[in-house]
Amino acid sequence: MAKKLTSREEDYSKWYNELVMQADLAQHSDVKGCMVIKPYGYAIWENMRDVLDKMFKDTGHQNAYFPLFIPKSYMSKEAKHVEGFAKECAVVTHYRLKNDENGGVVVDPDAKLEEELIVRPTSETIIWNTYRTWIQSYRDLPILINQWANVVRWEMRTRLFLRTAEFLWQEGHTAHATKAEAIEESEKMLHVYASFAEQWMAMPVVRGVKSESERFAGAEDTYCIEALMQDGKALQAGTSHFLGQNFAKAFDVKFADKTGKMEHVWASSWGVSTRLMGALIMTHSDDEGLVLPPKLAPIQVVMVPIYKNEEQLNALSEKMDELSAKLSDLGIRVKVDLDDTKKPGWKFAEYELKGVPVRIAMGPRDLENGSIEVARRDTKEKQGIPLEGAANFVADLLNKIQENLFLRSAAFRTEHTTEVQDYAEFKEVLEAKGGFVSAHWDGTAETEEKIKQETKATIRCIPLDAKEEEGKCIYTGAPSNKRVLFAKAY
RNA sequence: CGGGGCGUAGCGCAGUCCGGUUAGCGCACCUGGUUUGGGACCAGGGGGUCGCAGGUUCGAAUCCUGCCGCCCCGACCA
Repeated sequence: MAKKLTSREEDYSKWYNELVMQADLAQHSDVKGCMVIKPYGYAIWENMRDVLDKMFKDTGHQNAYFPLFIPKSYMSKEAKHVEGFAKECAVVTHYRLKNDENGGVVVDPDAKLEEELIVRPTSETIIWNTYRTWIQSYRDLPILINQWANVVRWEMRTRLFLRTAEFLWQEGHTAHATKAEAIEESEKMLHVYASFAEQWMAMPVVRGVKSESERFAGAEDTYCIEALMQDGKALQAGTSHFLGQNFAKAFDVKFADKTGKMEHVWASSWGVSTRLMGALIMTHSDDEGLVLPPKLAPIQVVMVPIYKNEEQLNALSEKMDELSAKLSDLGIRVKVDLDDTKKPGWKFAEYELKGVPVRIAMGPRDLENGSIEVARRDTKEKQGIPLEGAANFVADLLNKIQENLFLRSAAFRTEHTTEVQDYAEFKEVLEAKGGFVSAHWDGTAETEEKIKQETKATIRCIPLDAKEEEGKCIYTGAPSNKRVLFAKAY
């Protein structure tokens, strides 16, 4: 019986949900809005995490860990911050249960907390409250810290990986002596995210800055990377914030500069989450299942034997182990699937569903000819090649697949990025084609809001590389000097 | 919070309108055998508080009342 996915064309949203569950990446948990990340999904996340962690360390950051719980009062110290997060905070009010007469448990009313604790939706407040005790002098700066953690945002509507009530992420929190340095840091990390997305996830992104209304609660500027999904909707894949002195002022974090003058510290924060999993899935996958870029695939090459009897299996197994060892020596993650309870056809379909980039099949014919069959997941092409030299061929093929996935999604994005001159055209493109729509905007939140109300499209970002260009706002006709990117977004 | 849908075996579902033997099907699972170049086949087998609580009835998965939970679409958001 074939597991058949709903096609993307038929129902993109359904396709995504089925894919996540059938490829064994995650499932809904018993708790509303929360997911269980299954081993195969978690393995992909671990790969992402490891690469990012190294990139952070290579740029001078260290890991640390701060509490899950934040005293309620901290949340209100930065006005915009509380406004942004208050509506989605989980609150801990008690610290103990007790048995009730029916054999169950109830919250012990005597165990009420003096001050409620917020389950962190992000850690700026608790971290800045801590930084106060770390920083006295310019000599204590900069502080370049990253934390891997889970956070909770009580979203009304959730989707596996894209928006869950609890999610895994990393959050960098840095403290600097000067404004320029803090800005430089937030821009630097944006570029770290962008190169991760492009070089590892094979996902092209637009680097930009958010408009005021899309800005992080408490930031002076929010930089972001925006990716385009196959259904023409944009996905914010990572953000990096220049926080100015907002949190330093809210938590009274000052340092003595070289002249002995006390000054508030400048800050940045930046994060990516398990949402990147959603981005990865939606960027490359097809109606047959997941398509993973080789650099992040838990299994890069799978080998499937085809045999009629035990002698054949033994002979194949020997050859496959040899090839497997050669591939491992080249640093390739390879699996030899000798499971006798599943037929080759089943395995082919299964590994396609799971997005394994390269499949090698080897049967009696190959034993005779000294050959193997190599199939690539991205194009579904199959070819026979000599066993001799196969390891290098496969290593090379993995690179080609990685490159092809990037080029393919880059071409899709180019195809789905449209410059428009007026509002009629804007609406038409949005409706008929979707994708990024590049248009002039008068720079006001009112216009942005009206366009959002009328079309559901928001300003994804003002691209960092937007060229100076005289134009008129598509909505109000007011002068504008650069184009911004609009899209319907996740 | 508005609209829709669903809750029956590990998963996916039928049965509910119109109450009536022992609650059924597909996949998965177990045993044996034949198979293996694109999701094999045959035979046998195990597995159920029908979401929860009340009620009506000789009898409830099915009717009534209340509750709970989840999913999808929208508003909100990374």
